[in-house]
Amino acid sequence: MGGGTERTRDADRTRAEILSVATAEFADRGYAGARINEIADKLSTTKRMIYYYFGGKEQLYVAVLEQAYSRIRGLEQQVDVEHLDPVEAIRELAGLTFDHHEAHPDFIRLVSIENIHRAEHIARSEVLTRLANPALDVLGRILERGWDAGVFREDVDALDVHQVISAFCVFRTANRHTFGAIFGRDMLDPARRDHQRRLLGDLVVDFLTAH
Amino acid sequence: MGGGTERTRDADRTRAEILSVATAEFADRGYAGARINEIADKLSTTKRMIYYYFGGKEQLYVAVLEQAYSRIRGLEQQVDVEHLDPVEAIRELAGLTFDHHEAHPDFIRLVSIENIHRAEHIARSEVLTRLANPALDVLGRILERGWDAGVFREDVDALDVHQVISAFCVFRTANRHTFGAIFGRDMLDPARRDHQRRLLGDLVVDFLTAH
DNA sequence: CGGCTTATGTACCAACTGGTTACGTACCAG
DNA sequence: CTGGTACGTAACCAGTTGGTACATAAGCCG
Repeated sequence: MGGGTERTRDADRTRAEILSVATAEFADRGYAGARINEIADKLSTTKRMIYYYFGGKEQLYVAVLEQAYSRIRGLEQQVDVEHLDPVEAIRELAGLTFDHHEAHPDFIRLVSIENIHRAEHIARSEVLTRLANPALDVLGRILERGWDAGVFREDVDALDVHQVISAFCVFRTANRHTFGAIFGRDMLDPARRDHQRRLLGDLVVDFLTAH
Repeated sequence: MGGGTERTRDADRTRAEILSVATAEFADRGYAGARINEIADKLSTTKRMIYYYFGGKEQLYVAVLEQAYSRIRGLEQQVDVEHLDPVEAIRELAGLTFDHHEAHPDFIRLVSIENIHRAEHIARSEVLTRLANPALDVLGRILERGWDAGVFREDVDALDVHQVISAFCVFRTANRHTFGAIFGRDMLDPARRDHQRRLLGDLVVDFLTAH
């Protein structure tokens, strides 16, 4: 804590600050590698508050995951593609998914980290195990429209397509460093962004419209 | 270490055992979460040998990565698709890549873990920074044959295609747990394997053959 | 104003961590 | 036989770890 002796009480602000610093630290170092003392050193309050508000390291981590997932879900809820024909709608949805993933590398890393831990922390969260999936709902409706119009293949479901889109978007961030080290190409290079975004759109559209 | 008092000297065997146990432990717990004492407890030799052969935790981890990558590269070298026409060859390559990834979950996890650490350990390895990429060479030749035959799109290169295939194959294992927890579907469910493998083949072929 | 609840600060704790040292045994090739 | 090396046991180390005990004080409200 900074040198001043002033102490102003604001529970919401303190709680939010802890969550924000912890999000960055867990995303950077992983759950096992992040250190409570280091998170505390970056706060304008003391380590004691971490235990006061969250109870312990694991509970803090779960709260970080809950907040990260809720934010991404909020973004997904703002997707507006209902007015487009199915082919353009799926291309637009893929593009927006691409944008959201690229804009939130911390979220991607947190998801990777939680997979290393086999999603056992997610399993402890009521919030996370009940999370709605707006993107999947939107995708399902697009597929139905495409099926009704006879333009989309019918041997895959919404979750298959979601998997394809997510795989591409997640991989760019989650595997960025090893891919770059081994192949000498940065998948997140801004100069390649448009090409990658178009590639994803074509990939999904060409796949879905093939019969 | 087991109760027996017999002691047979075999440096290669001891070294290999340490590597094997460490691979499992690092893949399971991550670099930061794995514990030298716990690795040692699982050996038929002593913690002292870890330092004797590898020098320290980080060097052990790098050796694990080197071995894991070398094994996968060995498999990739055995791919035989030159006799197939370009479309069938790319489909076959995608399928074999799918198989290799599925058969080596520890490798996938280790790559995810190393990405959390931003590939900084890979950067310290001469072996890994010089690793040949047989799968990429094979893929490049298939693409050239497809371009010569006028059947493949020309706005993507071998690394783009490799990215698409890897993204799908890696995602199944790397994100298995969160995907399963959130969507209730196990991407590695044996009952879905054929469907997923066919999906990948179609995805890549439909994309490459679209003009 | 003061009691009370709650937010906050400081110092301390037992256990753990990767690593080292001391001392020794014993295998095995030449 | 001998020296070098592989190996074992046990103890030790300084620093770190997540967490706790105790104290202080902000600020609301009667």
